[in-house]
Amino acid sequence: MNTRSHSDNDGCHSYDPSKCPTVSEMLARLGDKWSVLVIMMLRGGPKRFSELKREVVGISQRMLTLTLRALERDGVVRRTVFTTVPPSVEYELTDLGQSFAEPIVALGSWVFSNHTLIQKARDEFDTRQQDERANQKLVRVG
Amino acid sequence: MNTRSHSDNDGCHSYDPSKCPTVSEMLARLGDKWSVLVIMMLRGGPKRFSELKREVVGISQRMLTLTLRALERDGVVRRTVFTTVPPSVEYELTDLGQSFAEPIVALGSWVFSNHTLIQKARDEFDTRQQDERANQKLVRVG
DNA sequence: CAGAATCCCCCCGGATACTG
DNA sequence: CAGTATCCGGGGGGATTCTG
Repeated sequence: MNTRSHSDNDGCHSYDPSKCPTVSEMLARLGDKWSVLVIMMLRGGPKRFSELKREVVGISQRMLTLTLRALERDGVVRRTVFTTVPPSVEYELTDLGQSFAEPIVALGSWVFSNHTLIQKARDEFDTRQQDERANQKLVRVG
Repeated sequence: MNTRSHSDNDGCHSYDPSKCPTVSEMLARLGDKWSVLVIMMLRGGPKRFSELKREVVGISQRMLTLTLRALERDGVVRRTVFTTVPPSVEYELTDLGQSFAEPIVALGSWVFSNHTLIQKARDEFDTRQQDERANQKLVRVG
């Protein structure tokens, strides 16, 4: 049962993520904010821990460690330890990771090339919201 | 300053998400687990709140509401209220949402078609981990 | 340098109850 | 039906300290 990683009766014959807890969970895991950013940074080739920490702005060393471990566990990142002094560790995308990087990059590219539209939509939504609240108050007072 | 939604000096000329907090944040927001699943479900056309709640298995009505609001704010989902009795509300992808659905589907499809490999990698990683821990204990005892 | 471990706070998100 | 409002526990994740 453990060998059959994906049960036949979990409603996942057709591609329906909502009925497929396995895929949903993996999507949530791999689609994680830090994971995406780390994958991005590793596209250019192997990088050391400290490099990643420097380049993935805002990540704590704790989260970087946890993220890399999870990615390693998922088989998309390979961890190589060099027993030098001081020690150094390299992280790189596996073949699986390389192929995974493609949709990730596609997603990132989309957001990048549409962030202006998104921001505009947000601004409009927020001001619209403001107006509605203002009207509400007028009604209550009136 | 508010009109210039994306500052020129935040290091985002080239596509480097790690130096681009705006894109990072949007990626984290839109790449959210529930958002991805909801987007998936809306690809087929407009759906009502209760339909979505039924189909996106495991989501609470609270999270569905919050997710839909956020997606609406980001401009990828349009909300239409029908003042019938009982009232009904329809959600559908905007043009922006339609184009966003493409990379999302690509991501989902990748995970779907690779979930077996991922699961295998996880199993191997876990058993490897187990072995290491076992050795550690032997060393301590020995 | 590359982590592991610990503490601790915040907020995500579920459960429940109430409205139009 | 499609929400909002409130309460609340668990865990995500930061800051700090300690090792090999």
